[in-house]
Amino acid sequence: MRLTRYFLPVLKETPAEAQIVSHRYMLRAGMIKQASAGIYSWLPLGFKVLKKIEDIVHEEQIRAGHIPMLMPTLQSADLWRESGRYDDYGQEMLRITDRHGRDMLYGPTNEELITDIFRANVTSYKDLPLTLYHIQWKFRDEIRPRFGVMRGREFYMKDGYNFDLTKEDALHAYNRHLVSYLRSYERMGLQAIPMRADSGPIGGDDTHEFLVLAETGESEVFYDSAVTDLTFGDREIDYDSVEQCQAIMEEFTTKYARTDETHDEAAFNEIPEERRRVARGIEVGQIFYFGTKYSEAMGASVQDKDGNKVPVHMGSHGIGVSRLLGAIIEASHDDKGIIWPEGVTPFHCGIVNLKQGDGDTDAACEGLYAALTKAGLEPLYDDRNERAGGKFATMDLIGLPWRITVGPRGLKNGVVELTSRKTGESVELSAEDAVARVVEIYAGV
RNA sequence: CGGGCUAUGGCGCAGCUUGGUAGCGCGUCCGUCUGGGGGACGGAAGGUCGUAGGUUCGAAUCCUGCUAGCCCGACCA
Repeated sequence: MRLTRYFLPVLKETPAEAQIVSHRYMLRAGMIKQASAGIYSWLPLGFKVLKKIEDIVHEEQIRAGHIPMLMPTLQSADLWRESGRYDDYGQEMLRITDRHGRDMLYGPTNEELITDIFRANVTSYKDLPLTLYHIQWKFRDEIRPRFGVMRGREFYMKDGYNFDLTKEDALHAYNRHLVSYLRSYERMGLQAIPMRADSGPIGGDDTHEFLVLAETGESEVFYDSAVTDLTFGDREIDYDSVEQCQAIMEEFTTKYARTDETHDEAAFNEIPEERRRVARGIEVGQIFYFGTKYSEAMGASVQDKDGNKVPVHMGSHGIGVSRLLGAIIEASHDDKGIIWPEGVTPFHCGIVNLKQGDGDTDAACEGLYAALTKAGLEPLYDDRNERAGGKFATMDLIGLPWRITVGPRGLKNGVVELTSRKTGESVELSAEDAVARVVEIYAGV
């Protein structure tokens, strides 16, 4: 993309409404614009990152054997009366009346809808196990939205639901989700620690929240510092293997890591003192096993081998897709702007032309642009007639991980400059080598 | 929902106390000079001062209602 043809309304000054760094940078980098309290338009740059995150979530869910679908944002209140949650949810649920006077609601979650689909179409144990998920906009009418997309009222979320014949099968589904979530976050450049949590209004027995450590986190967290040494890496995983998923779940959840809701001071104090950590975290996902709570209330059952009608065991699992943008920025930025991890960056590489209109530099930039594009990468070429300072400041703000700087001075010696946004380190090399280097970097992402 | 605050051009702000017909910086547009970290000079466009009403010869400014937004708390992914 050429910057002169793109829509990137960056701001030099910080809008007054933004308090935390991710919100400030998202506004300044032209990623979002507030439409009303807690509701945002996603401008092209923000939309691009949102889609990258969504793509990773989809890929990892499909890899784990889960099936994508899409349910509506507006739901009938009747289903929620059936589950008993229409009254439980309170003011946080946005209630709407249609022209016929029917009670509707903008869904804050989808347990009722998915259970309705399930019970209408699944009747036999042979159809199990089944895990369906979707990524859709949700709405929770927060009393006080704040922190930009981190705590908006409208938010984009992956939510999935597993249906299993037995508790054992359902726990395997739970473990699959834990593993697939670990992989997803790691691809986004995040360390999200699974912590034993409280099940809240969804209810249930087992639940883990995934938290990204950040000073601006909403939750106080207590953990054994050994958990931050764990990484999933590129290990092979067979999602059909109950033992393997179980082993990974245990590996990542045995060491002490809890939010303040479930914190146990005595257990915490058993950790060697030098490994005890108290910090803050941003919740970016949660998985639940809740047994037959919804299936019993809503009649979601199947016939087992003996012809008996039994309620299915269920779980649900969510990833806050839109919230993740905020979390990633909170975890990865400096005083100049965002630093995107390579897995979610809106463009792979920036190209800065230091002397727009100069025949040689223009030609060199065009060459780089064409070569990177041909290699399957998406460069952002700053071809504006701006001075160097302005171009650098924009690139730093929007946080592309790599920048190729092209100027007459370097070209005289046959080199361009490749700079890491994260470390600030630059190397001079030929244009061909710069392209090769960037291609190599992204080959592993 | 309790407490506090704000609303003036795309963004950040001043002007309000003491009413007299709106200003600054950034950004935008045009031109010239520039050209490796938000450059300089010259010109220009852009505002029913959130909204409704009141006081007054006259309201951005004083008074009242309403709306929207922000902060702290409680709540929440």
